[in-house]
Amino acid sequence: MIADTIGVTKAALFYQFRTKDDIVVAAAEDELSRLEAVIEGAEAATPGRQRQVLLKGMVDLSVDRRRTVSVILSDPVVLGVFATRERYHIALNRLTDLLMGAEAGPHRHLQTAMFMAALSGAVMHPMLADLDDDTLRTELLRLARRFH
Amino acid sequence: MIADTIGVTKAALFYQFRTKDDIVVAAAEDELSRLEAVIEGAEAATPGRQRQVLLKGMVDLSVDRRRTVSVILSDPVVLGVFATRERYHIALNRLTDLLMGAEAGPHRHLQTAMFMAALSGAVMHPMLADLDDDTLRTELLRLARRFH
Amino acid sequence: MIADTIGVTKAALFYQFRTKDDIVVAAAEDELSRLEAVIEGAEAATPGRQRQVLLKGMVDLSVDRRRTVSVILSDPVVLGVFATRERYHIALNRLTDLLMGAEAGPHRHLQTAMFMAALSGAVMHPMLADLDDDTLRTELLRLARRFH
Amino acid sequence: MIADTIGVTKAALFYQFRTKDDIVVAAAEDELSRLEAVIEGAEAATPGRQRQVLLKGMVDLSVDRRRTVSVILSDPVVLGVFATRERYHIALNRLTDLLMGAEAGPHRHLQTAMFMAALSGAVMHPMLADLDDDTLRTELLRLARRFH
DNA sequence: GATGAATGAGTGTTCATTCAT
DNA sequence: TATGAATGAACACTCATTCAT
Repeated sequence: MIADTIGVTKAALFYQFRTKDDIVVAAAEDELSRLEAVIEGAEAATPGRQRQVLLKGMVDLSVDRRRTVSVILSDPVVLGVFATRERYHIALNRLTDLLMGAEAGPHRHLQTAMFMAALSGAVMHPMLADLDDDTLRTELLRLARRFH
Repeated sequence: MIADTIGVTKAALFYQFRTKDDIVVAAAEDELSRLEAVIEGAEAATPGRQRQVLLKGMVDLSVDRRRTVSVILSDPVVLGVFATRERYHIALNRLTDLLMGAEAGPHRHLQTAMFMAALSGAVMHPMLADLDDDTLRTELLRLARRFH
Repeated sequence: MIADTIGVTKAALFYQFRTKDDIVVAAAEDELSRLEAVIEGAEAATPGRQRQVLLKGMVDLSVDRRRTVSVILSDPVVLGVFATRERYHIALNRLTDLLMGAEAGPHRHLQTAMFMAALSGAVMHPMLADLDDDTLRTELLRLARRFH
Repeated sequence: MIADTIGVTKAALFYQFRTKDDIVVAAAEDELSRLEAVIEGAEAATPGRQRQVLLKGMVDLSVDRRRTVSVILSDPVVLGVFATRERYHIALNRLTDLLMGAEAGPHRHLQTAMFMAALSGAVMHPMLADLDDDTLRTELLRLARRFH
């Protein structure tokens, strides 16, 4: 499917990637880069606006990359691979710092994990599939503000 | 895989279930019943305590049935099947009533969907896999209270 | 399929028939009885009309029982079973006598076999599937007269 | 069964053929080519000899390819597939032209269908299975001449 | 760097048959 | 006489992977 879609042979993919999981991880890392860009943007803002910028950036990202994000974030392979990669941990830490600030408790990642799960869960929910992008954006933002 | 795991032949499964989707749906409906029991319990409480009882019940359910719930709620087939079943819609409505009350806006299900996604996302997150059940319960409850 | 169609359980069929082939053979023998009735009718006619009566009877039978006959006559199991049954040989002999008369050569059954194959082949041919019964009857009769 | 018989893996077959029907059709088309060769040979003959050449060619083909032909011509899948292919219709038309000439009536294909059914029915008949090829050839030719 | 061919191990499903009740 | 449950063996088909060229 993947090979056909991008118009190369299966064997060519295996020459470049060794394993199918490698392909999936590469795709996931591509999305991770987008997330890192959002984080960077938020960190660059004035302290008072950082959280706001982050939330808006993540909501936009979730909606824009709807299909991809929800697939990746619900794929046990991806999640498992990420759990062992430093790059992901660093991003998660920066994310938590921006979201919760210094006062974050002992299980600070729990809240970040829930936030991301809530975002991806909302955009992939079948009952919400017919919602137009703008409404989704507004509603998500409204809810996102509850996380802190 | 399923047949081997529970130690029967493939053919025996197909005698009992006609289709693989039927098996998945049966498992999912079993969990749905548990959820309905939680909802019932909450509805039976005094108006002032309903929300509290519901949240505690759902957090407990999510943690107790961790593995199953996260699989079911992240499986596109299950989600798709449920999207067309009345029983699921009814449960979702009762859930939303309890969670948001009468004042829920036009996209009332969005918030319920996000809540459930957040719950299941948290319990299935690999970085939270080593958290003990009690801590998970407390933290989830703390966060769940933010949804309204 | 068979059990469902006639509204009994599979196990009930196997109590009555020991084997699936037995069911098929029973169905085939039912059609054989119809053929024997046609043969009897022809034998009862005056010598001059016997052939004519037989041809008409067989054409009618082939068209009336279109679906069944073509299935049976193209099923290797049925054909194989019949090849070893006396009842079938007797019917075939009477058929050949009526069709070819005494002058039939050493391979007298060849012509009968071809005749029956021609009949069933015509009614089961997909390109002839939309032909109305009456036209089929007339055309078949016209051609059947060539066999002698 | 097919894969085992020709000594390759099932997967290898599916690499080459996409679908089982494709395999069957390929085999059938191989036989169709043989038939087209016979038709060509007949069309190349002098007008007076065309019919004769065709009959002899078809009888020889039926006897030589006995097993294959009878399987193909009695398989509903093959027949159904052929009914929708132009190549088959063209062959059938040329065949009818040669067999019946210009005077063929409105249901010209009926006679061709019967002719082919008679041929294949005769060679696949179990009671004729022990007939030696030469006798079969002679007898078939004698009978084939009746079709016109 | 890429490809055609192949493969082992699966998947979902059907089918003829058996057997305890 | 009938049934519910089960089963071995097959079937059509997919998928991740390998390998010689």
